[in-house]
Amino acid sequence: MARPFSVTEVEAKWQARWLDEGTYNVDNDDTRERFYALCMYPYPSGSAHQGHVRNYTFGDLVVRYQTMRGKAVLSPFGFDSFGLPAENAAIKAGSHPRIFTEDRMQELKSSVLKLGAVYDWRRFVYSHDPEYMKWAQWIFIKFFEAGLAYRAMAPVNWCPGCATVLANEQVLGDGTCERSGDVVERKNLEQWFFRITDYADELLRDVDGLEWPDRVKTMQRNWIGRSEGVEFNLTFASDPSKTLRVFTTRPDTGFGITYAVVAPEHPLLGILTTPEQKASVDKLVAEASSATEMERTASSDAGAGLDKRGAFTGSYVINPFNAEQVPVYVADYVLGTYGTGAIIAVPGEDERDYAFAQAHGLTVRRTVAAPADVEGPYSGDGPHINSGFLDGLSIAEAKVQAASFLEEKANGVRKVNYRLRDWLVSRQRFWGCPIPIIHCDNCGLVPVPEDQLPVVAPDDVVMDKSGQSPLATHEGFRAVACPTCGAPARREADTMDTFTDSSWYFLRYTDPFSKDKPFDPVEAAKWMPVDQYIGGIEHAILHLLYARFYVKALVDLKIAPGVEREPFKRLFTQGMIRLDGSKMSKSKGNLIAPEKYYPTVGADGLRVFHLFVGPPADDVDWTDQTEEVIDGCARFIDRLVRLAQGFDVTIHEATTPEDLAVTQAVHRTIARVTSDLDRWSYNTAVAALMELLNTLSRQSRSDEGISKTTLDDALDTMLLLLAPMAPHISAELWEERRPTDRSVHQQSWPVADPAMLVEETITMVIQVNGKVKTRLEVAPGISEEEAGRLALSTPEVIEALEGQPAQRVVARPPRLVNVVK
RNA sequence: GGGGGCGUAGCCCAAUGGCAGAGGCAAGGCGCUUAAACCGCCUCCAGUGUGGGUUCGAGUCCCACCGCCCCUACCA
Repeated sequence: MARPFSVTEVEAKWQARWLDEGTYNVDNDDTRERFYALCMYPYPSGSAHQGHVRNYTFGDLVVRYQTMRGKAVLSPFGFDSFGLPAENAAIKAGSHPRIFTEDRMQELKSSVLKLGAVYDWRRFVYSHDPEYMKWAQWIFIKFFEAGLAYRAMAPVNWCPGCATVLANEQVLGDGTCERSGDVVERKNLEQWFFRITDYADELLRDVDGLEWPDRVKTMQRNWIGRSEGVEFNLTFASDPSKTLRVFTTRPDTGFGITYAVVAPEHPLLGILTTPEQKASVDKLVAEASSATEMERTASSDAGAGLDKRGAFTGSYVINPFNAEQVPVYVADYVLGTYGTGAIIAVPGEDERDYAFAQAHGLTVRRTVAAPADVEGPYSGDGPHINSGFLDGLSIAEAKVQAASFLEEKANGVRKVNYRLRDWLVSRQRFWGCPIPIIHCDNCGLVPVPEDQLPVVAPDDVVMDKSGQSPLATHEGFRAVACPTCGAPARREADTMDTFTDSSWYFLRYTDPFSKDKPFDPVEAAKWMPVDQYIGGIEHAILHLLYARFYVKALVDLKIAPGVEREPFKRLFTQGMIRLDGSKMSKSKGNLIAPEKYYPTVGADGLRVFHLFVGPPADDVDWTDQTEEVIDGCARFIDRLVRLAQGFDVTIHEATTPEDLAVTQAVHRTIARVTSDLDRWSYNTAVAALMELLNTLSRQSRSDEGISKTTLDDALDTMLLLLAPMAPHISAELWEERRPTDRSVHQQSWPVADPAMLVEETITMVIQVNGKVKTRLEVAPGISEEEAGRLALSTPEVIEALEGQPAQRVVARPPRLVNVVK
């Protein structure tokens, strides 16, 4: 489309100026009120896609808007530059992941610059920068020394394609790897963990105080999964000296226990299993341990509907409530990693137990009276039955009694369990931050001394397809003298989960200049917490949870004393871009590259589109009409340009009532746009500016015209309001109009004059029974009585009342009166 | 199975319990033009997924259902 100005020239000019002048650099001794705006740490995936554009458009708007509001705004940028895609690509291409990664960092950085997004580039941080790695490793060592990092054998998810261990959350619902799509297997390996469960309670509690979308808060709570219950012993029927420890949240259903179940990996399984049952138990265990997530979930939808596979162990335990002997089963629906790895089964009240009981012909006994129409398990409330001393009690009452009973009789203890597990942080990969630990036969696990940090992976590695991490087999890297005793020792070959890098980068941004510490806690405390964090919903659980944990741990370890314990005060999650119903993403190959728009509609046009297309939190459907909408946004800019350049404008001398109306519209727009930007209603903010431009343009082109002052003031205000949205053209037009003045971006945000917001008369709607009958022009300050009186005196109301007195008059002056007949 | 979101004009979306239309796209007409594009002006188009409820008043709040989307999933 033909544009009335050179888009590429204007945009390049201003981008260069912001970069060269460091317009958005902010110093730590700045005395203005502080504001920390941050978009989530991006993985360098190459040139930006529309999701990035959307993200950085919102982020940049916040930065520029808050700057105009007089704040010292911290706007940093960096890259989450470690990670599997680079490593896989390097293996494929036979090159080094660094080369691949840095190319893509350049690309994404240049895309972001072309969008006109502004940052303090002096604070640039990237994960594979040795300076950053040094402190990442230093923090790891502090965690290790504090007992927050530990090693343990763990049944882990093994992806054969990636030849690495995956975190649970990297395994998709269908049991495949989120990266490679391979079917994930289970293996027992020694791994590094962070003790995030120490913070489970605080992580859960603090969710309440966050200004985050409710659904993200709910997701965090569900992920942590707190449940209160009782842990107690079941005595072996064959040997009263042996017990099986179980956990339940429903001790009140104890009289309904008809069997018990242990997980396939339960340590007592061996002694529980009788010789006659050994074959079938072994078979079940073998199936369960080789079972992939895929096989476990493939048979049906999920949850209680799954096949309840299991085997009788041959042993019995005694139900402490009624002294009955009940059989012990092994089944893979009981998890070894949760609770005690063993449960009581109450098929009358639990869906999963019920399904298992049905499948294995076990007794079902209700302990809570269920409504007549309930046939299967009933988990609702009701009086207890068949339950001895609990009969007649509600669930809540019975829980208390039963827990006390178990405390007395069965070594019971009230306990809180969490679904949250410790964070498995080791990865058998090359392209990550090496774990700074040395394995010494004499001294055990020895941290790498601080003066030898960072541990950097050697460059002379062979990136081949063997699946082995190049670090594991690199003798030059692994062979090292023990820092404590000097004996030959081995360096740890695992690297850290990249979620560790994104768990403290925002702290480094506050003070990336420190050479002798990860960041200055005083500077960090001044900037933190992040005032506005912006990112995708896909990070709603893990990244946010891990970062919250890191900050709490760093504060407790006195590395970040004085820093707020919650890092992200306000979170905004943007909607995703979808094409033909599915998410627009590189992996799906359905990208619409932003690059094609820069020479035509420009970054400004594309930004206005992303702001205008719909509520920022909603998904965007990229349809056949989208191109036309984008053109429409560029057209809006063009109309403004032509008006600013005086095209087709008629100027008159005196100030007329029409001029006043225009000025009032300008001030109403200031109020609207300001409140819209504050509440993330960017689509309506753009609409308000379009509306103002329509008003202004119509008046300027009309025969009577507009006064120069009115037009100038209106245009100046428009440019100020538009500056955070379309920063290039706003700056350019501002400069054309006020060449000696400071840039529009260094101006103060306009404030609406209250006098200009007052309307002389207001249209008051007169309703009868909620139906509009007529409208009156009234003074804004009209009283309730006066409004009601006026309404009752209108011919329309008199006619509608048909001579009857009004039953009621609801007056809401000055907007509305409703007469109830 | 659990949790959350969304259904308003041909389409994208506004309306913060008070006149259903702010803005845009598309369509049609007129003007400008040798002509077209651009540009300008004008017009057309819904009673808010369905059924109840609360209220003087419901697109908005509550309940149920229908449709679509997202997250989560054997956590005892």
